[in-house]
Amino acid sequence: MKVLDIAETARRAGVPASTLRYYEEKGLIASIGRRGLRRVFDESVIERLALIALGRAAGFSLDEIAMMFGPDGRPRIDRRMLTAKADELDKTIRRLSAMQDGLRHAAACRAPSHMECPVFRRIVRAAASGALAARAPRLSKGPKSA
Amino acid sequence: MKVLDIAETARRAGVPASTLRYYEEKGLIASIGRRGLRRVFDESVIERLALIALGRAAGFSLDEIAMMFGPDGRPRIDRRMLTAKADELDKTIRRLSAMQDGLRHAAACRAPSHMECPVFRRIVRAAASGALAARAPRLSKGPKSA
DNA sequence: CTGCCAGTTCAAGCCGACTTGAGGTCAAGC
DNA sequence: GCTTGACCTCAAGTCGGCTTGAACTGGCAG
Repeated sequence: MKVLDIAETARRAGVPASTLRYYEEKGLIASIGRRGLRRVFDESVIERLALIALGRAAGFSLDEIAMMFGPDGRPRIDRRMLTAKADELDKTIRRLSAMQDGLRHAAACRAPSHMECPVFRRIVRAAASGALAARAPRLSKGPKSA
Repeated sequence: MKVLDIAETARRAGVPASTLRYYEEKGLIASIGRRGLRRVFDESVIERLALIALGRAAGFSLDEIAMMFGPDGRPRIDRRMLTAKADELDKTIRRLSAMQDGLRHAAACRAPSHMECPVFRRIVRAAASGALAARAPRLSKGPKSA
């Protein structure tokens, strides 16, 4: 049951210390105490942070992730929730695939201007109708691996 | 060359009038004049708004979209830009697909707790390593079709 | 002529996930 | 004992894409 200071925790989890303080404030993680002013974390916080990272990658908000831990602190992950998120991802993937096809066609298309390309015009119409509007992944900036 | 007031434009484009003012302020669209205080748009703004919606759906920022229109006002879409965005989408799709597989497995897994499931533990580790961290689609809320 | 109300401007607010900065504390090394 | 600097708190800022609210204008119906 090794204990970690915030710097070590940050290093091992690959997130800035400021993020750890923020997560603690939000109730996503907890320190096991203080040494003077300084937070002391149990090593198990690393796994917890990994779970949080996974949740984020799957597109869950921090609030949603917070609800996935029981008051006891152990993960209490609803399988239906996972399925629901998988279904949501499926929709997003289809949408992005459609966009991707459209973009590739437009990039390869020989029409003198894009608006003269029937395929391009078709996807423009689809976008205008809202069919391509997104709902999904508000994912963060980039790799945070230390 | 029909002219439209802002309400009609908003209705036909499926966006709120406030968005049209915002887009105008950003230089994404232009009104052809005023009738009193009131903006008057040319009908062609509808197609332009459709292009903007497409760009948004593809994951371009408003600033990026703005650069796709020449000073003359006609779309000047770089094919390499489209390809680049398609490649980016491809990466996102792969990432989301991996997540989706992981979620479905975790949902179906028979292990008593998720952390005892090898597959789940594997994707947790992947998330912790940053391998699943996103960079891509900060897309908006939902269908805006009027 | 007058009142209505859609339209206008400008500044400020919102959302989520953090980051940043100023100013304060305290454990450890010399 | 004193300095150092990692850590602390709390408030405010950031980013993008809009929305909202208050205060105002002016074309048109009656």
